[in-house]
Amino acid sequence: MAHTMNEVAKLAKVSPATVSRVLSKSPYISADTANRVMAAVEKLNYHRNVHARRLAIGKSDLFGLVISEIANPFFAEIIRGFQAAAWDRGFDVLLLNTEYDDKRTEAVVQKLVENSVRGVAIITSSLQDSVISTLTNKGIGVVTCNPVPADRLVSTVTIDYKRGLVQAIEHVASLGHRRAAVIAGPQTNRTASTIKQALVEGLRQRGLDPDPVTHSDYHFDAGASAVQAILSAKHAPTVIFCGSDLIAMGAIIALEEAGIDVPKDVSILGIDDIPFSFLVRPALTTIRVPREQLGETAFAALDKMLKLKRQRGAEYVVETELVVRKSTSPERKFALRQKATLLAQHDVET
Amino acid sequence: MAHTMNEVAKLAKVSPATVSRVLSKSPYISADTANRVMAAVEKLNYHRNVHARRLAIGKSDLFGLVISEIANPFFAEIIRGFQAAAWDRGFDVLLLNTEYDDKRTEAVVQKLVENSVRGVAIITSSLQDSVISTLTNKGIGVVTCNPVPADRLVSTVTIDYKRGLVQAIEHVASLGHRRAAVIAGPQTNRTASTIKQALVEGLRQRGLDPDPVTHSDYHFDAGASAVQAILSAKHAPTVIFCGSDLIAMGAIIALEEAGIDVPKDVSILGIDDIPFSFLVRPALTTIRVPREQLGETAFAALDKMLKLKRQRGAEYVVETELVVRKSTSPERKFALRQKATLLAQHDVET
DNA sequence: CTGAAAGCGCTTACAG
DNA sequence: CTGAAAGCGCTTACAG
Repeated sequence: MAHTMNEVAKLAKVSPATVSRVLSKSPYISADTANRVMAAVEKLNYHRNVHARRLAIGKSDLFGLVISEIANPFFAEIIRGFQAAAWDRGFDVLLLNTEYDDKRTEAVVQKLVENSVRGVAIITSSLQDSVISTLTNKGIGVVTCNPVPADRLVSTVTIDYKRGLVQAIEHVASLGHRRAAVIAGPQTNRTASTIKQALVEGLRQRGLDPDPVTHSDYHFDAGASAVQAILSAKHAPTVIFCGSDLIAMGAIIALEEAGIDVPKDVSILGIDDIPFSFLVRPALTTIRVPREQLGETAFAALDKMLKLKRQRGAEYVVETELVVRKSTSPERKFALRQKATLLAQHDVET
Repeated sequence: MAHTMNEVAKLAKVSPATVSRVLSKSPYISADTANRVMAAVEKLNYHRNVHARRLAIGKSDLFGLVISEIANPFFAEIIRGFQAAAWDRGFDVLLLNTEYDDKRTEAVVQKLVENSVRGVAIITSSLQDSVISTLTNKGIGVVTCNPVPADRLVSTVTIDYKRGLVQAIEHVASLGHRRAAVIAGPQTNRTASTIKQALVEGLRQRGLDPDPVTHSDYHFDAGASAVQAILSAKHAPTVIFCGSDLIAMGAIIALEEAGIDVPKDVSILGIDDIPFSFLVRPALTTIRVPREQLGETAFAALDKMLKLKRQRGAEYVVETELVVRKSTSPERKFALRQKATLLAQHDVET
């Protein structure tokens, strides 16, 4: 169906080798020949077959990106950053998601190898660390967000939550809060544990020993039910640190439905700064994870490592940051409301 | 670096052809041979090179999916549905996003052809209808969400907004609203225009002639600023239909900041039911677009069409539906609040 | 600056 | 049930 290089060659009256050279922008091609070839290419609307190309080249122009859930907004900007960086350098991205399914996870590794990707960024802990050596043994570069030591063909890019957490604790302490609680992410999750520890320690050092410290999964409902435990505690906290924005939103809504005023009675902090979290009301103060930058850094790490003679990996870190958001104050709202009501009445009368 | 079929053949003491047959699950292979081959495959941890495979087969096992923005949550579930359907049938997905950039859009078409995808779903209007023939001329099946006539190798899957809009209008009318306004999506957008027209007509028929009818782009800020125009109108509306959930959220927040009580003073309706829209407070009533289903349907349409002898396309429609969400009533909130306050005081005293 | 030829790693009629 | 051989559409030393 589609045209081949041979047809282009015939039309341009050159050899296929020459067509290939023109298309690959090789130097040492006379302008005249190049023009003839390009004319033929355009006339036939010819496109090279990448499969043949990749086979001949011996390696592909593909990089893999492995995430867990495609529909999780946490990953959207990571994909975007990674992909943009790859495209910029003329590479394509093979996006693979495990959906936390074992069969799929296996298939993901297979696809990475089959497609002879040059490198892969693994931004999920649903791939065991053991697959790393499976990949590097085949010469595939790996960058992972898991805390493994850098090695030949292995780099890491991790998220440093400390900075954002410290800022958050300072912020809360300076606001005069005295009683804190924590709703951490799932107990089985490495990142969630790290964050929980850092939070508990940090708060303690500031004299804000958190209580209770509960767990939940990363989802909305869990945030809501964790709030129940907190509400029934002896001393109600005035601030609740949540392990993710979704947990925080669940908590906010559960609190409001219980008649607790957020942030007047209790303040809520999230983590992630997920898309649209700025739309949440009452406003959600959160710790921003620079996801697009994470994606870009992951690609840059791969690209750089693969160009090294020894292909030695390196360790990269992206920093988090507190984002303080304030709702309009109730007083101001009330004043505005009066005015609006007057206006509305006026409307009706005219 | 990676092993080849030849090495496997040697190890298993068979010909490469036999290895290929075993791996492709061809019948007519003795169990004994198959076992020897599989043992060799496992021993070497061998994976076929897909590029060689695709070249030999003459077609790829790839389907394209073209969207505009990877970070737009509207697309996340579409991707998910499409991808799941493709994986189920053993196909891979090449995800391409235009990001509304002309150069990228051009590159997208090129990549589709280069990769000799079997078919492509175009779920964005940033690709001109003219590229459809470019693709079908190369034997690539196309399914688009644009309202083009079905043809050889061309199917459509469109979103029927009518049903959801009619339900929404009924709902609003039955609630006794008398004055409506509309903040439609961008004037240049085909879908937005269709929706606007349907809304205006539908409301008129119900005696709810909307006024004003304004435009905005699909983003949050636009929703907020559009509200200004509405607030300064002579007769304030009691219900505002928004062209998307994001517009609606912008409107809600702008209204609240202006001291207008949503939904007491004015009700807001969105469209899309984007992820997490159920978390918005005050609760957002919206029209659900079945995005995951849209993705699945798009793939199924391609798959079916390509299996037809004549490869004639068909037209598919997915239906929208009103989703009514209610905030906790202010009265109930107040009652709960009293109770919580009492509890809190009790805490402090103990 | 250009061409003839080998080779990339598979698949699949064709023959047996 | 299995093998030898041709071919998929490119690229790239090698030679000129």
